[in-house]
Amino acid sequence: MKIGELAKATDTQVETIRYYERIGLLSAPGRSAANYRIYDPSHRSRLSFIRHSRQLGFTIDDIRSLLDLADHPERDCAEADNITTRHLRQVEAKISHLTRLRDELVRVSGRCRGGLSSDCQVIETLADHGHCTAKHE
Amino acid sequence: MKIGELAKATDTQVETIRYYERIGLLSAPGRSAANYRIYDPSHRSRLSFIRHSRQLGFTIDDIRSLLDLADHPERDCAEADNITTRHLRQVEAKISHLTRLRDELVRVSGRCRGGLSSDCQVIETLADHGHCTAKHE
DNA sequence: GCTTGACCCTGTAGCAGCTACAGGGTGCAT
DNA sequence: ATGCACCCTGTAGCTGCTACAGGGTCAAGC
Repeated sequence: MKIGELAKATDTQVETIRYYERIGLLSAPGRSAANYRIYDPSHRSRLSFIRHSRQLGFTIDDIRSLLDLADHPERDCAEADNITTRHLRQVEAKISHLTRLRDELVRVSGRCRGGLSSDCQVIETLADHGHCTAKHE
Repeated sequence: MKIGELAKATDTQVETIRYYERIGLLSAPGRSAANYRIYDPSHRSRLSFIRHSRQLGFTIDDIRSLLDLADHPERDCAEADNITTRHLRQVEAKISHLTRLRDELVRVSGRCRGGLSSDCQVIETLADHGHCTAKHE
């Protein structure tokens, strides 16, 4: 299949596929006489794997390791679990950070009573960190 | 004060301060005879405002608008509230996205029973989107 | 008076993960 | 023959910094 078909089949942008090839995540396929990339089903499943992993938020580097494991069936599966668990911890950390952020934003935006920006409590709060309940970084 | 002192006072990196000046977020201060940047208290409070807003996750563009409002006390405060509310919605969307991600990751990593990567359910799941409970983008 | 070290300067390149051109070639239908 | 959709390469841009390289300045200590 040509790159556009692969793109449609995997819900990926054409440019993204070429990008994955450039960084060595997806192996270079054969070429047609007109120098068009021609992909086979193995490319398709590999790209699906990559896209799925990206949707789950894995980094490109993580995906490299995961693909490597998938290519070596004799290796220990624990490695895959390590990557997943580490990633899960990071996602959880992000959630808790954003939750604190959200609480602070609710507090800040609740202060707006309309009127002139000279009296704006939102702007006031941003100017003076002392108005905050919690520390946030 | 010199840039290093301002950096310490506002818990900002020196390079970040120069970056803010370069992108026009922080106005260029005067210079000493040796061409050193010399800041006054107004720069300090402006930078505090910026840093505080960044900690709350506002984009540089949002901060530009917020600073603009702070500079024009006769303008309507509603604009500041709009920016804050919009940002709050985005944070909430991010939280719910990450929460769905987390649930899926818990499900995926729970499948690992150790053993060879050829039997790895983690890798299996990544390869086949059909294993997922929910759709995730 | 000379060196050492901490600070300051400019300018540029890098990070992640794409995305968006510009400027060109190919293939098929009308 | 011409139009259009697709393909190619190469490079620059996005966000918000961060990290150099390669140089100047200044005060303290010997």
